[in-house]
Amino acid sequence: MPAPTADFLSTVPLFRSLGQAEVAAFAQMAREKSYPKGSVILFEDDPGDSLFVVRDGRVKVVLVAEDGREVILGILGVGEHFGELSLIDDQPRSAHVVAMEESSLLVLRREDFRRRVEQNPAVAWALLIELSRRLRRADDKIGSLVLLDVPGRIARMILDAATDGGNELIEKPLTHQTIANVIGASRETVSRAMREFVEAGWIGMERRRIRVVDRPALEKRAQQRV
Amino acid sequence: MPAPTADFLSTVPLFRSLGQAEVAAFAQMAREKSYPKGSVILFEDDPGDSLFVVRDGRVKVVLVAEDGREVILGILGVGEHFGELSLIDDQPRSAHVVAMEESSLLVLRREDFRRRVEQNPAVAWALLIELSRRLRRADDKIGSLVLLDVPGRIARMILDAATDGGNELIEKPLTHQTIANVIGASRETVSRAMREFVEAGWIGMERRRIRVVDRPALEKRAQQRV
DNA sequence: GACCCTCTGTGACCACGATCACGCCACCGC
DNA sequence: GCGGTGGCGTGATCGTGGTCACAGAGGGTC
Repeated sequence: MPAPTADFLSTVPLFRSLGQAEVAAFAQMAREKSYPKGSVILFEDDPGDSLFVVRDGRVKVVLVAEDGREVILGILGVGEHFGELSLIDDQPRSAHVVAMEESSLLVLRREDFRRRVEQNPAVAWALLIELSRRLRRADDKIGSLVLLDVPGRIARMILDAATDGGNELIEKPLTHQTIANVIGASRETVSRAMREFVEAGWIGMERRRIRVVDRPALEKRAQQRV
Repeated sequence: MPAPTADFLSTVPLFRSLGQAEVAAFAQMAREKSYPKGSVILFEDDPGDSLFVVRDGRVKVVLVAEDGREVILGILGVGEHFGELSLIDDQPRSAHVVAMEESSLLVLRREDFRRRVEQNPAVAWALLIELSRRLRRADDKIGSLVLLDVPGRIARMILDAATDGGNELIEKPLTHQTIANVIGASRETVSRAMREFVEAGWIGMERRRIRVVDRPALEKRAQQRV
């Protein structure tokens, strides 16, 4: 019977393609750490030498301006990971990461990780696929920011989050402020736009969770772009 | 004496870490193709099965909206490459690529490329580093779009382009329209903002090329962000 | 030289969305 | 019960920057 950490790791896409023994080796190297809600897990510009896997909770990757405004580059849930960029290119961390809830993370140190990657090309390939996915998303986001108005960006974000889970209900609650920081808008504008969506019957709200009701309408609204 | 194509490839970062023989193998597989100015090299959503290396000229990677507005995700010059995402994850192309000048490209087909990558982890590692670099840039761009005003984004873009070459003069000419499409603004606004920069003595224009005169001033202007 | 085509400068106008300033509700702990 | 806190709804105002509409400048070709 494998250790629970190994069990968990084998459900993570990055490690899924690996054999039992290999996963066990990673599990052995990992240390678990927990972070209270709101705590900063890592700071932009710090040198970085570890990779984190979210075991429990939720974290946000953010850029912060001098005046305090912030952009959320990503929200990562259970099974997602961050920090691999610094492991790969030895550059400082590119953003802050903050716990949105009480969270528990698995930490892998650079040398351990690199050694294993070099021995096992399957991990390198999985990493390439993961980075490709992120790059596509990032480019997509750039496109949205430039080509879409705020309601369009919200529609797109909702569809995005809804297809992540495959379902019509977005399980994780999101505040308007959070949505605003993700799409680059103000809290008030998000508030107004979402009310319109609800009134139009495109979405429904159930205790801070969004339910997609009229997917085609949302898709149309999000498709200023070809 | 190696073939000219191999000579060229060994100057490209992606292949730089490889031995002579290995580079020669890649050179052998590559086919050269040329594209007139303005021609579309590949279309978004097409299935993709090749990697391109710019041998001569310049291309732009663009997203296009229904109404014709476009965002330039990147401008690639000699030695830069594109199209690897589709090779890695088998997904359709994520953007259009258009020749900005008469350009000549080396084309590598998926199967050839993959086979070599699997045999040679150095290429995989170089690819990881390259994708990391792009991801950092993309996130940076998202930050600029949300946190900076138009002049700030222009300042940042100028600094970016200037450090690419390491120099103070940006060798390649850029039209205001192009800059506008890169930073997500209108041609007119770019025109006005750049005039201000010139009048403030921060930059100089020499036949459509930008010279950085007062780098600290530009950096300050580009640093709404911490 | 005349013509064209692309790029740039500039004014006028207008709208999307940020900001400010509230009041309200829900939920929590005491 | 009561206060505190965090999130939400909504009006009013204002500014950045987009759009429209030109005129002018610079290079290319005949």
